[in-house]
Amino acid sequence: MLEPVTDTEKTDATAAPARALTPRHRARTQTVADIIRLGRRHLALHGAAALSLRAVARDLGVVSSAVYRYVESRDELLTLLLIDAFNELGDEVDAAIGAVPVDDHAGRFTALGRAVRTWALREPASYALLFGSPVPGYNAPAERTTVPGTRVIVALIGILESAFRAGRLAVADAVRAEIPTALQADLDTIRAQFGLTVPEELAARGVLVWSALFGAVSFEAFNQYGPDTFSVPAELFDHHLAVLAGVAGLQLRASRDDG
Amino acid sequence: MLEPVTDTEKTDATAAPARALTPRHRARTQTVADIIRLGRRHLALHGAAALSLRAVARDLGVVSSAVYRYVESRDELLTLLLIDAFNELGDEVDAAIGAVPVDDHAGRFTALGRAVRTWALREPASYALLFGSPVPGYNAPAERTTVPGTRVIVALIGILESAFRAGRLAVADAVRAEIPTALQADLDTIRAQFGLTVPEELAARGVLVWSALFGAVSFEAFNQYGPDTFSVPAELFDHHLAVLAGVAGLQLRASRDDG
DNA sequence: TGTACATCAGTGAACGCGCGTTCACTGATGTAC
DNA sequence: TGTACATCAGTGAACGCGCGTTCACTGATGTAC
Repeated sequence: MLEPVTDTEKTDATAAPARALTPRHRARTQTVADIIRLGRRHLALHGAAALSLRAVARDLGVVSSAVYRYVESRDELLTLLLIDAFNELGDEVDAAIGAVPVDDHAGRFTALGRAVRTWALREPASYALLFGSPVPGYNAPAERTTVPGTRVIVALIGILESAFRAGRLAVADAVRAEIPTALQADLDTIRAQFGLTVPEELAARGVLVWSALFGAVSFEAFNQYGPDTFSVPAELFDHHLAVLAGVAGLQLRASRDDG
Repeated sequence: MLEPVTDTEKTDATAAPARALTPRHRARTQTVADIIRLGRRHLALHGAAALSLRAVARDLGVVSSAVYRYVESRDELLTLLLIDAFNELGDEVDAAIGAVPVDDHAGRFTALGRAVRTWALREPASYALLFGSPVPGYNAPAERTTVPGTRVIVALIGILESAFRAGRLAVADAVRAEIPTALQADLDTIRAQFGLTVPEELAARGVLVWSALFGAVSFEAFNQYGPDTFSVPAELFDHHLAVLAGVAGLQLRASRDDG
């Protein structure tokens, strides 16, 4: 499925042949993995706009045209890197959430946020590819990137929805904001799409918390704070997460046990 | 001050000679302005990483080497564009704030947020240069970009501080979060630096609101929401702003008039 | 188990392209006397 | 007001570089009989 697609090939993930894999096939799989790995390294060193098939070929120890056996074009390589990065982030977020009890919704939210930040700071170039400036002239193919690209928000929605169903998600009336009609309709569409029972106000706040989380991570990953402003950025981030949990409507578990 | 700097030149903004400007001097000023304008156009069409002196020279109708009369290098051009964009954003934010009465702190906050969003959506490439992925291999010279680069946060701090002094900035005790020691020290440094009287908790929330605001704008400017998810994105954004005003501790003016 | 053919990985040369930057130069503009 | 010299804008050629992509090819691996 990672080869240049021809008419006679199946393109879905189930296309792997039933018979045992040949050495050649295994070598191909390995080479594709190497290309992605080297591509990510190149990304980290020179940025997405400078990502070059020739450079990857050099690192791979192969003539530049050979890479076309594995990757249709430069854009195809970008797509592979995009999907790979989305999935790595998604895996780490899922693992972090999974390590916290299901009923500790605030804890799961914190785990999600920290996992995003940790990954972003470890892989700033990949993070920039996913959440930074769009790469000029490149359009991600939605049919391949949408599922991996929505894993974090889907996980966040899952946490909030299950907190709501457990009666542990609520907004103080005093701070409730108006929701105009068009937004209301959009939120209803989303709620139907995901089978959500959270009311619109909470859904809207979920979107805010989502974008605010990535705003905080982006500011740190993209060096928007000066170099010396925050000596322990993790403390700032954790504070933000705590406030954002409240914004989302999550009731903290450790400090109070009513509810 | 925009020429390649030589040993004998002054480099500060006050270096303009007292005598009347010669036609040649006026032409030079005009050409520098044209270079910045064309550079921004190139930025919008092809992105920062692809910004090219040769392309600017072509648009200017001049041979590529001629541009070196005005700009020391490609990085210097990037710096000029960065400063120009920061100042345009800063001007528009200041104008938007200035159109709202000084004592309407929440209104000023909303005006600031909307101005940032409006500018970002109108100038997505410049926005990406300022707040998106770092340009690989380029380091902005802090001594020239810090002042224009901090205008928005300085404006935001001004609004929050004056709201606090007017007794209209407060956080409900129920949602107060802990502030660990290192963060506390950092916030105290900032407070001293800007002569702020707002307590640490509110200062920390100011930072959160700042990054959340840009997170919301970035999600929209960088197309993180799907193309059809929100039919009237401005409604979503305004809702976010309203919630964020509450997060910052601002009391709304329209709905309630208690002190 | 052996042979004939098909598939595939990788080579090396070539295409046309754009880039940043330097350099010696010409001719116009500005300045000092 | 006029002349001599200095400054400056812009030219055109050249440097060495990297890029994506195509193409005909060689030799190794896999498959059908």
